[in-house]
Amino acid sequence: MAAVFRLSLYLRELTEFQKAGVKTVSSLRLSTGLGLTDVRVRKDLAYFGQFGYPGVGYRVDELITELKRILGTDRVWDVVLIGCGNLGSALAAYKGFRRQGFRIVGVFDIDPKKVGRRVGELTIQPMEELSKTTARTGARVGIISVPADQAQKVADQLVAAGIRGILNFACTALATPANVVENSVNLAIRLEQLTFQLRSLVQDSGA
Amino acid sequence: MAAVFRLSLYLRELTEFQKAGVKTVSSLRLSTGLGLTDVRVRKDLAYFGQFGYPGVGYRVDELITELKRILGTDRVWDVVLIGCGNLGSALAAYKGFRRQGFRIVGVFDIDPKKVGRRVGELTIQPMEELSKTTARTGARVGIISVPADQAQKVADQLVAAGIRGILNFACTALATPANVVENSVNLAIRLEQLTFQLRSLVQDSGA
DNA sequence: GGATGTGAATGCATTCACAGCA
DNA sequence: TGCTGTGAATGCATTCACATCC
Repeated sequence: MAAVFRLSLYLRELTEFQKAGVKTVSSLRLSTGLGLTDVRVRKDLAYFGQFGYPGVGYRVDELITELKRILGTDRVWDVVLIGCGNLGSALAAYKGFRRQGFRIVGVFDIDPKKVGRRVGELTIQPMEELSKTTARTGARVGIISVPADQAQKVADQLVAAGIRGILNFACTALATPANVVENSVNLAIRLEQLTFQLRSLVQDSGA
Repeated sequence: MAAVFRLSLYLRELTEFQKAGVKTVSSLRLSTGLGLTDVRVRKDLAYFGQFGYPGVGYRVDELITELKRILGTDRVWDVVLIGCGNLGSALAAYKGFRRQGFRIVGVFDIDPKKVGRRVGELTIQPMEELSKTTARTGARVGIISVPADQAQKVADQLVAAGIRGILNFACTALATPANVVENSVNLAIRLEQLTFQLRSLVQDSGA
């Protein structure tokens, strides 16, 4: 559902309001900073329950709690990360994950030369230890940041190790069982979408 | 439009076919590996023109050329990158961009300690040199990988320097003029969407 | 009055069914 | 027969208009 994505946006915005000491917000106030309409905010929220108070708005603390519960971030999720190249190492160190309740509990690489090296507070493990680590930690989420030609194999290994949600940074589509959730972040494609829009905007080609 | 995103997928898949020496593909064959339907492929392509041959399919080389033209990747786009933390450095070194026709021609950071350090083949420049570099190179695309609280300021500087397309990795919404295209990649949100779906899938919370 | 929540109407994307061409 | 291209039908998301409650 499309609303779920926006729920995350609302949560961010609400956290800002909370920091600023704001106690209640109207749908209008919540929407403007995000470039949305007030109706859309209300429709999105109403879909999941009745959180607002007519004439008053939404209580910030309360709504944050509800949204976290809906999004599943009212608890800490343990995450394993496969592939410690430039991007993988950056993701392992990314503080934004921790801030939203995701804790990376294991980093892995197929390259023996990388095994044993430290990435942040963790030591790179060989792929053979994947199942052991997921079993020990109970991790259910995995991040793939390996080259495209290895991604499917890694995905299979993750699924075999009990991972049920995969965030994929490899530039390829993954085949996964129905009980596994996959979400791809394709960086080059994002730039292509940008240039598509730019073509109809920019006249001078800079040549 | 939603089809544009899939055009990029088709282009990837077609490139694979091309490597394998395949000369023509049907919409069905093009769709299966991507988990789509044949009708969707045909509708998407037909929206931009008549590229197929009834009874035959699509000529791989020809369609690749057309898609690149549509997406604007039939030429090289020069890109500047702002923010050389972990993520920024990884993006600067990311080979996938180069492969799709994006060339990073300048990397910048606000931190004086980072200025002068090398990232791949480039040297980190101070923000003051942004306009000069965009003017010299004709770059029209910028990547923002700075902390959220600095993102808007950087976006303003990019726009002032003539950048017309922004790929934003900061965890915040940007306000940009109408003649500037913005595209946000929010990593933490992607994980949140994953956990939302996982909640209705995973019963044992691993506790 | 000020705000939420929601049925009705609109618009967009996808799927279905099939005409038409090689 | 095999495959593309496309009008018609469906389904989903968004917007509009308004009933309702503090």
